Amino acid sequence: MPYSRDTLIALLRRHDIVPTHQRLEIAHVLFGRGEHLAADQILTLVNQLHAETSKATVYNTLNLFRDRGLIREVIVDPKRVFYDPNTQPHHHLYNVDTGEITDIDAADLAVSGLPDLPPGTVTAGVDVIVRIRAR
Amino acid sequence: MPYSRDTLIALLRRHDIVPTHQRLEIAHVLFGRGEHLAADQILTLVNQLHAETSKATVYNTLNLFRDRGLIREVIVDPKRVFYDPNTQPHHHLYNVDTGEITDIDAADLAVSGLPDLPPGTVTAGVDVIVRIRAR
DNA sequence: TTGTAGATTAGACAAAGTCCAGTCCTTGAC
DNA sequence: GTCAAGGACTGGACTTTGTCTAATCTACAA
Repeated sequence: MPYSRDTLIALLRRHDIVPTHQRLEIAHVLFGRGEHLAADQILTLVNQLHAETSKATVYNTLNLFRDRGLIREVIVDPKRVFYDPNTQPHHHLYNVDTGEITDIDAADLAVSGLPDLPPGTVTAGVDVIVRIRAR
Repeated sequence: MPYSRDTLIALLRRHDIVPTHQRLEIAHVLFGRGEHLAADQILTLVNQLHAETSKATVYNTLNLFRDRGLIREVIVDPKRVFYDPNTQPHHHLYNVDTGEITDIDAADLAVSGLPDLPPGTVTAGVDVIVRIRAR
């Protein structure tokens, strides 16, 4: 278990986030599982033992974590955003039948031939999504 | 103007779609402009002269066109789906500040190192999204 | 102890999209 | 051209995801 309570507190502090109880619970779910989770799944998981975190806080916290670079949004399903605790450069395999999301290491997958960007713009990120389905 | 009424009728028929008035209007907006449009933009455009197409029909039709391979969904903005009349293999440049979407020809941009797929699955598509923002 | 800035909350709200049951239209047979 | 029938269209209710607001709570420095 790589994420003790103290590790999580340090992680939040390093990103200038006050480590409140709710934020630690949410971080615990995200980093403890290392999975791609949607907001409502996080809300459910966090309140599994004791209902102590509201929907608004889950959304506030996820947006905060994302703005501070702690987690990343994964936009593959028009119905909901998934949050990815892995902020290393990587891409995604998305099973459109099951909704399952798997990481693809950026070292394995290369993208070449990126176009010239319009003047005054810079790259914010390159996302590759490999959509797969049952044969 | 590459898409006359008859061309559009032929296009729909070729995809086994009965060419109704509403479907032709929607196809006209999509293929005539060649832009990436969201459902509510299409609804507005289609009803600009005469209000004769309902929201339900726009959604039904877009889903039908997508299922029949006439258009493609572009999932880059968690708020709404964009529809792309270009079904040739290509990728997208997405300006997160303006919401503007631009095509990148698949011949220019190459992806190498695709991972092995889980058994029993096949690739449904590879989407590359280059997110850009104002400097 | 207390003031205050920031965090949390319930619940109202908004927007995108789906569903339903009734009505209308297109087409193929004649 | 007429007509029947299956498919298409519609308004409006509904669902879901996410945001907002105003009130309350909490932690901590002084």
